[in-house]
Amino acid sequence: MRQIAERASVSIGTVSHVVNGTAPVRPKLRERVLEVIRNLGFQPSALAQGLRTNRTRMIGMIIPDITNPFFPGLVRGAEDVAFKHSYRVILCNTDNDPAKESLYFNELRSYRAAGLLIIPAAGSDIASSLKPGTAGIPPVVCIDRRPDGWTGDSVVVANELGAYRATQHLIQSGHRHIAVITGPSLLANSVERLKGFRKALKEANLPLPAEFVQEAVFDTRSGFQAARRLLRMLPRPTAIFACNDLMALGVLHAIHELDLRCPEEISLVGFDDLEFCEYTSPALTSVYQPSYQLGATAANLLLERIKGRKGSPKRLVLDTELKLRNSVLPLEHSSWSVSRMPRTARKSPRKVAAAR
Amino acid sequence: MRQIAERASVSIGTVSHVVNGTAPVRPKLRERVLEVIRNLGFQPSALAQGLRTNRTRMIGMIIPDITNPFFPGLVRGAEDVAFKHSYRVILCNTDNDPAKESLYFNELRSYRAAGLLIIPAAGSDIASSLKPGTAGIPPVVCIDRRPDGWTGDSVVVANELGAYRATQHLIQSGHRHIAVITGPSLLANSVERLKGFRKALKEANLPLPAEFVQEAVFDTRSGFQAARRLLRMLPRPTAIFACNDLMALGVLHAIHELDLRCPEEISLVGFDDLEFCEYTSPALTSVYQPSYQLGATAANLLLERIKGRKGSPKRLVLDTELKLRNSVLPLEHSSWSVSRMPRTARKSPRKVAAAR
DNA sequence: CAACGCAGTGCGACCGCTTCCGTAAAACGG
DNA sequence: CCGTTTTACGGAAGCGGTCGCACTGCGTTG
Repeated sequence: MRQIAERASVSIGTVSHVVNGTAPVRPKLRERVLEVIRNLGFQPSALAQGLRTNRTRMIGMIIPDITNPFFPGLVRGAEDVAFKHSYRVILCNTDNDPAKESLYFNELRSYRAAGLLIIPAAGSDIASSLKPGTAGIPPVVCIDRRPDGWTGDSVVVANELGAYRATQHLIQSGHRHIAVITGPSLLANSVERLKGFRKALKEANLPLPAEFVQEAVFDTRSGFQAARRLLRMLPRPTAIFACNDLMALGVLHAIHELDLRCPEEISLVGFDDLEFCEYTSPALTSVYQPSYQLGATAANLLLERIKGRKGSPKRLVLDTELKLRNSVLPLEHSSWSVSRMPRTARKSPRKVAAAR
Repeated sequence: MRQIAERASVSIGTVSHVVNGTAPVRPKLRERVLEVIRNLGFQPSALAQGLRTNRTRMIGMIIPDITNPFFPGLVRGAEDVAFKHSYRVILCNTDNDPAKESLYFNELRSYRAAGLLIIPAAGSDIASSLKPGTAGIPPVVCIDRRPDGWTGDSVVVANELGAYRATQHLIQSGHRHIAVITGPSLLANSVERLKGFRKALKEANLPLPAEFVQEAVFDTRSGFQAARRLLRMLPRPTAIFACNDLMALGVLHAIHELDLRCPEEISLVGFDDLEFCEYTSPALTSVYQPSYQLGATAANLLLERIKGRKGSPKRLVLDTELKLRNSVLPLEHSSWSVSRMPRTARKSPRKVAAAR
């Protein structure tokens, strides 16, 4: 910058003003400075700017694992919004490890990130990190999961309602022996989905044997194992609700392995509505989560805070939507014929999927 | 920092020394300083450090789109390696837009990123940005695609060989009418795959009608459309090689839509071996790319450069592997019986998949 | 015993930029 | 034409660290 100032025979401050337009500069001078800048390929140091102004245009985003197909869309939503406001996103994977999470948290603090977007790890303790009103903590908004004791902004999904409706669909299709594969019990959204599942069963006066509730860890492998346990039970459940699609994939795998047929012998509904749901065999009925919106709204919320909004925290809840495909079989002895899907609809189910 | 120095009655420089261990400090003093730091929750400003030392621990990563399932694994590989060396990754999506790419490039330069990991956009011009030996350009390594005129470090995949082997597999299965759906023709890896495909056909003296080469843009939708065109031709190809799995998914969709059967009426092989390949119907035969390794080795290469390795650029090429599943049908009239898959193998194809 | 070396510490310049303040020149009003 | 306001610019003080250098004791050495 000094170099530029010298070559253009102006002061260093003036250069700053022409770059940022923070003060009027005579056109002639301005042009001279601009010319020199073009020649030298000057790129202002965001570090120095950040240091001086004590604010940066970086947003830290802490997520469990970008490799889990649920997250990329969410990240993208956040990044797109951030980008539009010329903020940049720095991405951190915690592997659901609270230690790694708080490490990243401090790291981002040291970069003086303008704000933080966090999908808390299972058993996260970031709520406590924020507690003592420590100075110099940037605004934070939690996404998808709300850790214990978190009182700040958050945007989540109506997990309980989504699971409730999914289970209801199973019941309305005539199923009476319905099992569930849940996620880790420390994860709020996992707990909520189970709650919704239980609620639907209870309302329909259906029993839920303890062994029909299998806990897994939200990945394909553990879903596969849980399904194996379930499918060997007698009586076997006629339907399974998997609390996310990755586990549902594992269930599908287990069904094939045991030479069962889906949906003829066992119905299945997942949660997340990942893209591959349309292409599995059979196409997977699943609860759609607006993951892109989740990220985008969270980013918007954060930007508001960054720009100085005070006031009580917002707790946004986004709605889900059950996407009907081919993995649920309406049972003939159903007493719910009213709400049963007509047979013709099952014959060209692609249209349902395509309508998404 | 000044605050700490005061409370511990030492100089500001000494605080720096105990934090970084850059000079011996008497245990008693050190402990006193550490105590104060713990109380105040001090977090050194990475900005100030970066400014003073002129180096940061950030690595910029520029990719087309995290939403494309090929990339998360790659990003993860890079991030894991970076993390181990206490570098952090800033993620940027270009949407294959060269303008956005160079915008991000400059942005990252202004953050004084220690190095850059770039998956060039189609038609990328970053090679030219690096040309004039402009000062203050951090080390860069290109991943997955090598833009025109790029002479720096890079790590890519043996696209041509992978496509060649995939096509060979189709030919050995008895197919004579094989079509291909390629990616954008400006993308190096897309071109290479087509080249491998052509090579295999030529070696087997098989004709390739011009209309059997359909260009799409590496996503499901365009793959679907290309497949539709292909499947309506007469004579219809008996096999399709899709240059990536997303497009293969589109092909599967088109096959179902036209009430054809895969693999009985039309065989299919993809490229990438994304995770969903095992779960589509039928399970998709695909060319595995070591995406995690791609990211990890690129990060290692970059770190070497950051740590000062001089010398000529490395051009690493990682190998692919054809994963056999159920989307390819051996034709009975095959004259390649030697290399044909035995029927029994087709009956329990899950084992092939499981062996992955 | 004087000279010397070295571990331990304080001091202050500086990294590149923003921004406040002061001032000279220009514009303005009477 | 002169005083006053406005405008455009230069000067310089930091932002929060790092690091070279100077200084101070104290143990070693000739």
